[in-house]
Amino acid sequence: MKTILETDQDFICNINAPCFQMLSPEEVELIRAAKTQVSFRKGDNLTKQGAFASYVLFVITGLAKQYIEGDSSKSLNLRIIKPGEFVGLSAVFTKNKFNYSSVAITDCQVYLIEKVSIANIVQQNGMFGFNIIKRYCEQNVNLFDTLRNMTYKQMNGRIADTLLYLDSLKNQTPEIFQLLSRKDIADFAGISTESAVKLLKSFEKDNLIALHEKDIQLIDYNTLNEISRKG
Amino acid sequence: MKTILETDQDFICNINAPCFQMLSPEEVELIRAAKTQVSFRKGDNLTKQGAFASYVLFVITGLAKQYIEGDSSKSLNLRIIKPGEFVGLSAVFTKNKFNYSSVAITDCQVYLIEKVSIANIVQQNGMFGFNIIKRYCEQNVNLFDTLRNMTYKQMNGRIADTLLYLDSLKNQTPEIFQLLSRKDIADFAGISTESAVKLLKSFEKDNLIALHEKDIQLIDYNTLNEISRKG
DNA sequence: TTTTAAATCAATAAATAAGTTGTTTTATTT
DNA sequence: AAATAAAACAACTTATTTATTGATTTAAAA
Repeated sequence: MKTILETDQDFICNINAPCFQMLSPEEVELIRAAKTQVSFRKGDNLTKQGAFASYVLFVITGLAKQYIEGDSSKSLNLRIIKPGEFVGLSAVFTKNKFNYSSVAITDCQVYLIEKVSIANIVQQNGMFGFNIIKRYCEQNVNLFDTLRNMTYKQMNGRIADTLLYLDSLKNQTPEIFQLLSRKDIADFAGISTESAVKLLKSFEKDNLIALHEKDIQLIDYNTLNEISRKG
Repeated sequence: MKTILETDQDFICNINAPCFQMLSPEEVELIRAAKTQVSFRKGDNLTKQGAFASYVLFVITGLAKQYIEGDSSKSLNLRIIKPGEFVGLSAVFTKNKFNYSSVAITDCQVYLIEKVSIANIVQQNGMFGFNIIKRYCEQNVNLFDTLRNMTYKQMNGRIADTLLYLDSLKNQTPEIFQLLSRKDIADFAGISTESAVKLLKSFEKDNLIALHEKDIQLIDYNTLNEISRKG
């Protein structure tokens, strides 16, 4: 039986993510010592809203869904987490609790990295910090969009927005719609499942989209964008 | 609107668990400051095998299932976690990772308590420490039983053992069997789902148990105990 | 080697969950 | 107060998961 030793090179290649490429060998070593790899099965929670957060998650493979939990069984989906993305960045710098839940929608390989290490490296490596901040901002922009959606738009605009968002993931993840239920889509739009079903049918009748089993193909991007903008 | 302030008394009563009753007011305050309450929905993971553990969980209400994950989708169920029980105690004293997963089988209210606080209190309050150790030992005994089961017993003995264990929870949780699938039961016994189904039917024919929908009633405890002992 | 134990495979039945549709109720806006 | 938007409800269909059974293969023990 061959013993497998993970070299720095392996580690970097393994995670071939731009943000890790800019680390010095010592910094890579630091991360490597502070990280552990965990297999999440489809359906497992990566983070739980309200739980203490002592680490940041970095998704290597697989997809997850980030959401905030309300009363009883209500959820609002925020985004799809893709390989190469971090989860729980805010835990590093501010709160020591996760402020959202996330769940694997396919099996996932994930690095958990202790937050002190991330914080240390950010302090000594400007480019790494820059990258982290950039990601953090992107997530924030998305969050504001969602907030605007929820506050000002009504059903049609929200579902159009959701469809455009999910469709934008199709390059990287063509099967994205197969992984989501109507309830998931409704929870992205912040509307009831029944309303989501009805709107999808109505969009189909208006030739804005085409429904094939679970897959959804966008046809009339212009109109969808307009509906999304107008609300 | 009335502001609700949680007093020490509320906190203690709320968790009416023997082990917290022996704390001094200062210690209660320490725990209270270091804890957060989280609602887990049925199906949510309380702990994930391999993830960093910075806190201990204390189940207030609801039930969960503790299990170890193997390759692909194989699991071995270890125990049912009941209200008043801790999860992740080993994280406090030794490893800084959870060595098992657990998942809510009903909605759960859980306190997460930062492990440094638990460690501090154990050091200054002997009775509390004693209690924690006792719980830890109980879990360990259970673990050895499971190991013995897996190593020496065969199907009949294992499923008899599983049935006796689950039946012992019926006082506190009469609906326990309704909450478990055949796969769950099989995963407690460490056998295939199909074998579990066949054995249950065969036990029923031999008048050892009675199957009503999902519920299982033990009839012949003597024989079941014997089967469990003999293996 | 033979026997036994138990997993795996395959096919089907039963139960549960997801999706769909029309109607009614409840907010919200005008 | 009337009109509109969207949730909630109810009834139903379809899909998926879970449970069951018998047959076959694999592994372990005698």
